[in-house]
Amino acid sequence: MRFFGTLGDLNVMPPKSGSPTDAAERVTIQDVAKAASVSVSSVSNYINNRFHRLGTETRTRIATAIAELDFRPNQAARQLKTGRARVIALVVPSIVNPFNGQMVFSIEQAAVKAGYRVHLCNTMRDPKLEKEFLDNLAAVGVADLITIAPLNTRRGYYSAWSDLSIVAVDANRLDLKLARLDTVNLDHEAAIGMAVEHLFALGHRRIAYVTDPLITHSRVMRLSGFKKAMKDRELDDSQAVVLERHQSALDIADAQMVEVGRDAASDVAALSPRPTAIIAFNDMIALGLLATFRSAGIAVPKDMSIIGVDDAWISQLSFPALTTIRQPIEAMASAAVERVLNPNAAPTSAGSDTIFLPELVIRDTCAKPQEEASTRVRKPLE
Amino acid sequence: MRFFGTLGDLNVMPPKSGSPTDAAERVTIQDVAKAASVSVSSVSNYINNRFHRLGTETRTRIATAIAELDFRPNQAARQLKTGRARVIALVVPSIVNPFNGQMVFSIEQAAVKAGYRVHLCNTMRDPKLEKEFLDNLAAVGVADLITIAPLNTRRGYYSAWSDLSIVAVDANRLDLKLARLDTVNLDHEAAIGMAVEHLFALGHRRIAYVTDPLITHSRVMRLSGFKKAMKDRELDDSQAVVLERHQSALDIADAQMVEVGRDAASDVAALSPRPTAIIAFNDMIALGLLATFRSAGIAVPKDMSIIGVDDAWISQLSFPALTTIRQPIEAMASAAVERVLNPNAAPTSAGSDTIFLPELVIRDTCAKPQEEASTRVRKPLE
DNA sequence: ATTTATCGGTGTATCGTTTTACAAACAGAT
DNA sequence: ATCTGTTTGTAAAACGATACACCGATAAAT
Repeated sequence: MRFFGTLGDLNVMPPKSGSPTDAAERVTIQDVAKAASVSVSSVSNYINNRFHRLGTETRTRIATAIAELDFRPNQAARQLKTGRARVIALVVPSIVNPFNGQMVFSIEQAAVKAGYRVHLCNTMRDPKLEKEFLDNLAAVGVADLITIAPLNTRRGYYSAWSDLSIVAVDANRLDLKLARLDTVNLDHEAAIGMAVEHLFALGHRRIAYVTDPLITHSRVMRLSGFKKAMKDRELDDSQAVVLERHQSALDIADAQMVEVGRDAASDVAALSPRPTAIIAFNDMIALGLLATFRSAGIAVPKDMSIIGVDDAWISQLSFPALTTIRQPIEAMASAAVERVLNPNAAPTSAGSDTIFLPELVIRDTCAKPQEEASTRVRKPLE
Repeated sequence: MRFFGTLGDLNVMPPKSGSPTDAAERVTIQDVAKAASVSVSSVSNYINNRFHRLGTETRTRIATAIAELDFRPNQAARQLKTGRARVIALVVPSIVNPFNGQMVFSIEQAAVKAGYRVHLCNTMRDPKLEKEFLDNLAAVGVADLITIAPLNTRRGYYSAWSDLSIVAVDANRLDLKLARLDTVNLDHEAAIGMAVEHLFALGHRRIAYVTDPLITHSRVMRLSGFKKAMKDRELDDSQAVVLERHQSALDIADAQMVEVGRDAASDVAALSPRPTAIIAFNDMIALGLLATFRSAGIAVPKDMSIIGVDDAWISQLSFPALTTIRQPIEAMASAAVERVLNPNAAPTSAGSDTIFLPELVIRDTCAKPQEEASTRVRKPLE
């Protein structure tokens, strides 16, 4: 199995004697005050941007002293005193899911821009892991939480941490039953509406929809978006397949996607009449379906059109490249950070909902449906 | 300017009126001491596991008091006092790269098991971002750093933070020129050796190798592994293609992979004689090549075999599913955490190297080469 | 001429722990 | 009885910043 290549000599060194040039001699606010011949209070005011309390003279003196000594305020001390840490806690089922990965990445970038750091927790939707993490937050002085795709069944769950400023991405404010909550969402119904419209315009009339179990806001809304969009066009909306298998596997890493794709494909194949196109809840499922159809000899998009949602970056990598509905991830990430850091800016005390519009990205997995014998009367394309 | 981002002082809001049901009334070590009728020192000894200084009587009293009050020691305070935070800093080019994503995920899991939290920094290989992050570490009391795939050109770079305990994943200890460093690596040469052997056993003799620019330990070693393995079999090792384009794009997210794949494919097509198989530096490149070949009408594996390295989870998702060489990510992650937390355990004062063996994962992108007119004398398969 | 406000600035208690120095209690050894 | 050592415990001084209370000037208002 494995081995430790140790570079030979195994001299067991004594545990690091005294301290040669040891401590980097942390420079404190006191040192700065001394160097600038001002009080520590003034230095404190300076590093907290309370410039209106400083004369220009002292201000520059402090500035140069800080620069010369390369002073950095000790965050632990500030935090102990103020009770707040410049840290955003980030709770996510798993960053291995590429959409979550991109979202976490963008949130981290936005947080850094705001002078914050990010504490990451992959919960795998395990309540114990999540609870432990959240419980620790107060102990380390973190007051800001962003949670991605929380279970919509956890009503009131987060109330236990009521002193947190919480933003939920992909969640319904009412589901979580919090006194105060800000949410950031895609307009999920519109997203699926765009997918339906795209397929409809191509001539498809029998359209299936494949989704993971409805444990998440987006999953619920996209399904309802599908039904609405189909009804609007007087099409049969009954071909919606909810995958009940592989729940946990899906949630964790979307890594079992081959099996999921296989299941989904067989479920779709069982539909009658057979659909000419499939809308997948997200790109991962779409990719799973795509791989499975292709290995079963069903040509995409000739025999079957497929469209996903997310525009995760891997979608470009499939062959044929996946047509999909894009979420504006960076914008959503910035909004989440902005919201969690400025809760006061919300219009009502119950919080706010920020909704983003999706965008159709046409690649190569959707085409006109095959001509085929059909008893149906084709409606003319609009 | 730098470390104190102020987030635009828009929230001039009055400092939160009184305190209605406000503070959750943090319970402190003093409260516990009072409740247990002991001194705070004893409580401190208790929560730091110094049981030899406690009588059994006091010990249980403290235990029940802690449990009843639900006491959690304030981390900011301990950190201020001790100078250490139970946090591991994690520096990674970008978690959007799926291999990095899985590695970060596994490291976070291992860190939590060890009672540590993880501070994430996506550097995008931007020295400014990375420096800022590392500079802040001391300010927040973080002493443990894991860095993934640092540039091998940054000799001595990390010396500026000599008080950190550093572990580098995918790095050469000598490259970094640190007085002390622990590394965790795959046996990269062996990995490519396995790939060559697999293709060789299938009958391939003209094998190309495609890699990103050689700015990383793994990239250097895999290329050298390719040359060695080819020479060992008396094969032509000159068909190694180093992609010099798209450096930054690659490094950040591997998202421009389609273009990279296109470039790589045309470079490979220009090779003469044309190879019958390609080894890719990693799965991302392999997937890019695969998609490009397929859309160009070149059948994989019939006309061209492809093999990658990593076994990133998406590799199962391609069609045909990608044959690859697996890195034991979880084991490597655990080793990195273990090493960074126990630096003393290293055999020498210069640090240690932990090397893991890869594993061949056979899927569907490699086959016997096509029969074709050839002036070469075929060596018989062994 | 007196009051009042604003500006620019300082001293110091305080946040919740850890840690050092020290003390009481009791054991056994002389 | 005294000496020594161990066990179990305590009191109090840090750690490095923040924020409150205060203070002397100068300016504005009455």
